[in-house]
Amino acid sequence: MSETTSERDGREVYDPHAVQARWLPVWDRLDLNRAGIRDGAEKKYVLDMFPYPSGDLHMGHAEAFGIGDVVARYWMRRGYDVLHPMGWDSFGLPAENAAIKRGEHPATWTYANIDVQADSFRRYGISFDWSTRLHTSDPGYYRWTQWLFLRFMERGLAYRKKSAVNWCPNDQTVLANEQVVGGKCERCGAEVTKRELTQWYFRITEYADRLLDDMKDLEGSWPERVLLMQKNWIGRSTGAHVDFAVGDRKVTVFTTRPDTLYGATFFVVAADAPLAEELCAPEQRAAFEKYRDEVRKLSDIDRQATDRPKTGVSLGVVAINPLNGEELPVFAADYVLADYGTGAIMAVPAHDQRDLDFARAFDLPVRVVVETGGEDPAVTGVATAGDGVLVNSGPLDGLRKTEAIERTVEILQERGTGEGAINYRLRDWLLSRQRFWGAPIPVVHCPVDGEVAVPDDQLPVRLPSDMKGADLQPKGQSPLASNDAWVNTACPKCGGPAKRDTDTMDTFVDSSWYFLRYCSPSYDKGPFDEDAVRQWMPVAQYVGGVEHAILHLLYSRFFTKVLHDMGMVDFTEPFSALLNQGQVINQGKAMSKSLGNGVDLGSQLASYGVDAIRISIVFAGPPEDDIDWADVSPSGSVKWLARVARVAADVGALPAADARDDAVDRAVARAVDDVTRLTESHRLNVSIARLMELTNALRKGIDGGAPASASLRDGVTALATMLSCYAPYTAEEIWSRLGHDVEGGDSVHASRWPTADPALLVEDTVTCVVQVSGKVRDRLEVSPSIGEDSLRELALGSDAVVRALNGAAVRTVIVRAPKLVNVVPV
RNA sequence: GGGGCCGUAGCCCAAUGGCAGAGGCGCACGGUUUAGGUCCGUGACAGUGUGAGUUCGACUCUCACCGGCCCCA
Repeated sequence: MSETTSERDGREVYDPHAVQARWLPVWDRLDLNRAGIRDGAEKKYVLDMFPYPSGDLHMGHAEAFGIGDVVARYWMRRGYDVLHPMGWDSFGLPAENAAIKRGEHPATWTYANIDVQADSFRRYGISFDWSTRLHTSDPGYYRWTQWLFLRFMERGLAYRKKSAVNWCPNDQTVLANEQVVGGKCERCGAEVTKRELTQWYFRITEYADRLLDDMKDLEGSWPERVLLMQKNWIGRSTGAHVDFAVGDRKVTVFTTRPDTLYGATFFVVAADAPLAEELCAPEQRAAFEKYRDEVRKLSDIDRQATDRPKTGVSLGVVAINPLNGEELPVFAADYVLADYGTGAIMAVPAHDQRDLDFARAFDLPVRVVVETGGEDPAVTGVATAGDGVLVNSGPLDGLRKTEAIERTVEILQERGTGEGAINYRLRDWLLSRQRFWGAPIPVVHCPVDGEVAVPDDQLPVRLPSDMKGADLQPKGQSPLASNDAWVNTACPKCGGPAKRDTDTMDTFVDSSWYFLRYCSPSYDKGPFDEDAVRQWMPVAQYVGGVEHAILHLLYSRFFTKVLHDMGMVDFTEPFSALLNQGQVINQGKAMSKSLGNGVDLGSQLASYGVDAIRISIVFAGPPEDDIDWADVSPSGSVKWLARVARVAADVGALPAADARDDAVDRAVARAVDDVTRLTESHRLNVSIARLMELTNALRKGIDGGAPASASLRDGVTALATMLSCYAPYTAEEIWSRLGHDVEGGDSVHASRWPTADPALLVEDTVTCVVQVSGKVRDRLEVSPSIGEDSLRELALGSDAVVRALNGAAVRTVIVRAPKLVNVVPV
């Protein structure tokens, strides 16, 4: 009796755990997933978004990496030299919080979790090239993160400025715009407030146009919704800058509707913008400050809620409309945001809903300047934003919207009071964090020389190893600030006493270039070996969750473009194709502790085995769709894999012979042809269905009369190789049952993808459907090569058709040889 | 409010504009069996959310509505 089966009632039973125990050590020894060892083979880089080391793997990892593994293994089987690397995004807040709780250094928790995950990935049978393993928290990695920061600084792409920033009161750190979701901290869910702070930024806005325009290269190979989300995030809008005079000051606003300038009846400044304070008349100061303090308590989400009544306060000054010299009262209000555009707007209540709401609340005039055919906004309370003909607008009267916009810009330019302009929703990337567990910003602040970059040969600026537990407690500034020994240093320029920058970088900086490091993970002359990168990059297939649609993917694209401009890489987009897998949910909802609907991966694997879980995930539906675990039946997968094992065992036991069976050969060829196409196009659920069909066909071949062993052996061989991408253990098991010496290196994971004989894909006869008026009336068995004319004759001669026509004359006959004829009576 | 995606048997899902069903779960039945379990096999169940339109022909394309999800406000 084989060690992988047990006898029960005289029948073999498939034991997934025994199969795993048998092959895992053999694979460890054979080390089959190394990249760069197939001479002359075309290269393909398959990348999974690297994980954060939070505890052990969960269902989400099982899905994402399971899908990525199918893709990687498929290309390996197809003979490509595949790079399928692995590492950890190991800086970040949870490690720090755990360290505070446990009185440890964050590295302790981090690296312990990484080891647990690494072993789980290994047992989960993912085809990683483990020699690529990297951790962004290793000094050997963050040295180069710091190095890249300094290059950005040299190019003016990293800079420091003071402004109102997003502040998470819970995590005690600033956040990038991208990390504020619906007014809340993306990580902890706390309501984000604003703080005035001096922080480091990456000048991503300088790349806004290229990030937008280069998306055309990604169309078709990235999910459309991701491209759309990035497009919306960058938010390019064209319009004009218009200069208003307020007292002796010039205040510029951005508007997408310069054509409505004559409709401006008041002027609004964001209450929390420094500009509001500067413009405020002395007699209004008390009222303004009271209002501003109220506004500062509000979150952005409250401020932008559309159903909220509009509030504001007069600043006691007027702004002069540059076009008609009209005096517009200036208000401070909270519905204008300080960091969008210039923080000030011209308000055109007739044609902008928010302005109209404000005008009605404050009893301000509403002047229609575009006749859209809609009802009077002053009466209906509904602003008319559409196209129309300009009225009440002096020289613009009679023009349509587009012409009026052009003309207004011309007039403004002639007078020197404005110009055409493009505005972006995208803000510069705020990268400083007041936290410990991240790459220190490699800058020294010197009383003499100011901001001084740490010289390359002094990198990395290492994190101190002696800080733990309470030392890391958030205090509103980086924990590093309290470590005098670390902070105090010599200025690299003058040698005098100086202090290190105590902030660390956003962990998204670490993950914006890791895919490059994978090409040469231990390279020590730069962040990556440019030759290695030239060989592997760009990534042929990237696999990961849609939650990174904006953050990580936009940042990585930005980094790649900067590196391209630095001459370090010869491409401008890092990821040629992107696959967003769905989420694993349970009972219609995301798994969560509070709902108590979590599904533990470990216990699923213990109950059903690795392969059954992998199959269940892939078979549940299209990879992009969410999987509701309540709809999944892992025991069904076990049943199928056991059936596969039995089929293979039965075929392996057949006496060697040359007998062939045409039906089996055709079924195998069809399966190979379909599964190849389906796997390649990521239709993985349908691939599994075809493999199940093939299993059924092989079963039939075994049970029906005299089994044709040659055909069946070929079928099981093809099945094993195709299955190796999906269920690596079971595939190896049946491969071995066919007599392959796996221990000696003849593993299914070194086998080549089967090819289908085209002759076997052509059927002898096909069923031709004959319709009358679109209704099926007859079926004809015809040759696949039948001509249109003879098929028409055949169909018209059919008794069933004659009966259906019932003497009616024929108007047309649609012939789609060889599968369909549609007879249309008059 | 704007933009996008999705509604197919009891359930999950298939179907280059051409026979609504590939595969699985569940169910029923038959065979195997000491067994209602395993295994082998057979079968039933929907006319594609609703209503129009285009077409010889619509699950597929267009429009509206209903329901669900996502992004931006």
